[in-house]
Amino acid sequence: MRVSKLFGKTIREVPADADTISHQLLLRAGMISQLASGIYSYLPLGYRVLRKIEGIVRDEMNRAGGQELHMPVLQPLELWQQSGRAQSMGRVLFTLYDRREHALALGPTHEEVITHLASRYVKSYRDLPLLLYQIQTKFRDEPRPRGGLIRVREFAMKDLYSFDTDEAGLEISYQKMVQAYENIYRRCGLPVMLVEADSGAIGGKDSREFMAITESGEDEIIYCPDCRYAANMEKAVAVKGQIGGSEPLPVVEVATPGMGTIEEVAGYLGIPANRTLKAVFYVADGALVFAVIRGDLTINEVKLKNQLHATELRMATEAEVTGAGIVAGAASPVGLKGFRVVADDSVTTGTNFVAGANKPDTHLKNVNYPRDFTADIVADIATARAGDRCTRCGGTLRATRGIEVGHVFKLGTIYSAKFGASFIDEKGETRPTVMGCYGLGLGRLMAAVGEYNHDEKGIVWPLSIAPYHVYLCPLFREGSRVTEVAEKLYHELEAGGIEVIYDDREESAGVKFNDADLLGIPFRLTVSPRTLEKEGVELKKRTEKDAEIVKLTEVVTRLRGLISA
RNA sequence: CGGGGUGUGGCGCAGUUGGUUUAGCGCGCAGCGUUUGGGACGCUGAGGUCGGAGGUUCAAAUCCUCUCACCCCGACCA
Repeated sequence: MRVSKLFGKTIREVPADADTISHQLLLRAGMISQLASGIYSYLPLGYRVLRKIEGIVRDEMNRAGGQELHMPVLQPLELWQQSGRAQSMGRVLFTLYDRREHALALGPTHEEVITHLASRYVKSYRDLPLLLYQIQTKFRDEPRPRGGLIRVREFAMKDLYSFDTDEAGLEISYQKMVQAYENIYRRCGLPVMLVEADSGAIGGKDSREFMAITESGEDEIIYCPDCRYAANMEKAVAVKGQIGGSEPLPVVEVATPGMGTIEEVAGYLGIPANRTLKAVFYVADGALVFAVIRGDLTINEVKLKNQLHATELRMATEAEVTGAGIVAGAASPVGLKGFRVVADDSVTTGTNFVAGANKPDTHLKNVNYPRDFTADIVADIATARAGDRCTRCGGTLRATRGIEVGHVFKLGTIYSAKFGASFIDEKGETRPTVMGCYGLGLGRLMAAVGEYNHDEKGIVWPLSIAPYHVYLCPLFREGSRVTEVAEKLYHELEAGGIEVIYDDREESAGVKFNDADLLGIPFRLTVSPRTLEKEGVELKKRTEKDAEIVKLTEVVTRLRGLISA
């Protein structure tokens, strides 16, 4: 490819709208172009990177035994109503109407379609196990697209679905996918952390995410450096400890004038926050819910939502709280009636807490569970924090941020049961297939590589996914043989199977070098009068500062060696 | 959806406080010439409904109202 003919231009200045590194660099390199919020074009260079990633993904899926197919983007909305996700996905689902006023959805994922498909063709245990996948465009009307390619509304995703006869089979398929994913990230030069993830209210047993660790990541991860426990913040657990071992004392009312928050009450009474109980109000699917947790902890809304099996959860408004007869600032689980109470298990592992009295400026001392109050649900609904103890080994947990670049998920029979995807086993019994699903966003992976692998000059693409292997850079000089030699070399390199981008522009050295760096091409070849004195070209790696002179006659062989290594 | 911010040639910005003359600057783009090892220089030139609609006024990029788009922070996901 000649730079003079390449569609897309590099730009010097950072576009004002981009503040994520990968976004800035991809834009500057002329690899992507935004059309609307969360909707991008891939220009030729960017598309080459995307397709190389796609190639690696396809290769690993095939190696793992996957069969590639292609499902429709356009899907009857009924299918989504049948699974119940028309509701639970909410407005993320793009919907439209055909000329007969028939509702259709643009596929955000394909569990419904694939299960429907499997129900037609899988009939016997002899048809299983089965790994089916596709690489295809998904549509999700995200509430907030962000970070360039990191979170978009239209994107290429590889989604694989596994079908097995039983849990043991699913485990094998699942492990195959975990292994395949690890291969993919390694081949793309991206280190990842496999973390436990929330599987949502819909169920499913085991859900893990592959996280690329970077500051610009959207997710917070809690991990233990000692035992390698790692989990998404929304799922992470930590030791809460036993508070107070004393015998329960009788409840006493105390005046707490003007004290509303936990800090104020604890400070006023001269006790630590972990000797108090905190009450928080939520509205879950329209119903008021009362959540209680030890004062020093905070509620994890994802955990709470799962405990309630709610599809929508939000904090209650002040009006809703007072309307229910609750005194804000002195809310109490004691004597509470009329709504569901969810208590964090921390309230059961302590005695003589201070809680609200549900009277203005008044709190209760020596509140004990279950003597003074009970809950409909007692479970872990607390947020784990860095510095907490690990529940597995007692080590100290740490926090970091990451980009979710893949998700593997044991679905079980949720979909197969709903869509009648069953088979007849060896004994002649009909059973639903046991499913798993495995998603990987291609553009997101591309962005994550950029976040991880760049310097002040540009993204440093690993050879495996770089748009071209070699940047051929003649330094123009009238009357010299630079151009002649470069043209010849260009053809020789191409003939030798090397992907080369040839900067045939009459630009100054600085411009060309900076563009070579910005595009992140792994090898740069410079041809100039200086190198021709030695009948050679200069070879420089993008990752290294120093260069070497290679004889003209040896360049192609040398590069082939480097590229196949 | 809540909170914050920005819309002025392809890109980055100034001009808006305090109304009015041909709306500027840098980069990029086109032409000519001089240059050529880390973003060269000179001259010439093209390119703008000032996001949109309505209003106030002798006069609006600038003031008022409405609206749209995009970005960032939060609740969701590959």
